[in-house]
Amino acid sequence: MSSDWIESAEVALSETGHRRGGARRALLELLDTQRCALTAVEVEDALRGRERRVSRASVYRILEELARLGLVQRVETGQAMVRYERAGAHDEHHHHLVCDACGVVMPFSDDALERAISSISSRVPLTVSEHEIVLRGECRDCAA
Amino acid sequence: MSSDWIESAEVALSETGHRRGGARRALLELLDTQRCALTAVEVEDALRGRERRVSRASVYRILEELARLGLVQRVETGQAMVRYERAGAHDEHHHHLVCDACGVVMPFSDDALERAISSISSRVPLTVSEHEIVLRGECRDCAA
DNA sequence: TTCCGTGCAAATCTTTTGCACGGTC
DNA sequence: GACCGTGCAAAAGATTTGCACGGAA
Repeated sequence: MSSDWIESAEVALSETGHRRGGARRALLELLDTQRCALTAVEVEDALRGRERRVSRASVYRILEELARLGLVQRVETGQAMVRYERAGAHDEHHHHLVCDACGVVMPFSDDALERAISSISSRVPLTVSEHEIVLRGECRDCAA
Repeated sequence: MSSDWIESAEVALSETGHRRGGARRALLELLDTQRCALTAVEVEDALRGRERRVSRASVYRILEELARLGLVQRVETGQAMVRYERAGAHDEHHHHLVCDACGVVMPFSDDALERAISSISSRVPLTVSEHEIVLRGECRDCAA
């Protein structure tokens, strides 16, 4: 059983001339279950234990291609590694909180923030296709 | 003649037990003149031609220390390299527009956006110390 | 049969670290 | 004189690329 997201990803892939492949399918199934962004290494580790081993090179290649097609979103959390997460429906759109102390990454979303971004997007000298927001600080566990 | 920023940086450095050094001074003078964020390599290149050659290792070490002291801000523009810029007074606070096609980075600022961020910061399970916002898209030159 | 998707290993690029020297305090 | 700041070279870590094979179309 594949979710709507996996299905639409398969359609988008086939429409852009891609053949099917086991590694990419495994990535789609993994990403579909994740709440928040993973690094390439985390993806590799998760797949090793879970569904099917996938080489790191393929993880990077597949994530890059999915990002190019807009199926996953790159997230830069200032931790020296790029993270990737499923690009979901509008109601799943979110941004990230990062704890500088322990590195934990949490999602958040805010309508007023999105309205401000949307308003700005129409006024800058750039055709804005995406935006990324990261708040950094110390999480409750680390502050305790 | 050193600007207010350079002067306050020197004070902060001396208060935290640092001695003076030619490389760091050259970086401060360079960063003070920049409008927007530079990568370590751009800093190195700018210094090579301009004031004084500084080794790349020192560029990284100095930028990292200045960032730790809050004198410069790290900026992640999704271009595989971290950028750094002078952390200025409140009225200089800004964020970044990045063109995915040519890589150009431009600053922008918006009060409504800052208010939204500030409001969010008080409601999330994190003591927020900084935030970073990047809008990506295609700049006018590339769209033309 | 053709060509893409994938694994493996090597390469590349950014950033960090070890060590020695010279300058600051 | 003690110790930090810096350059140089090597190391480390993340990501990309070259190449060959096996599977999808």
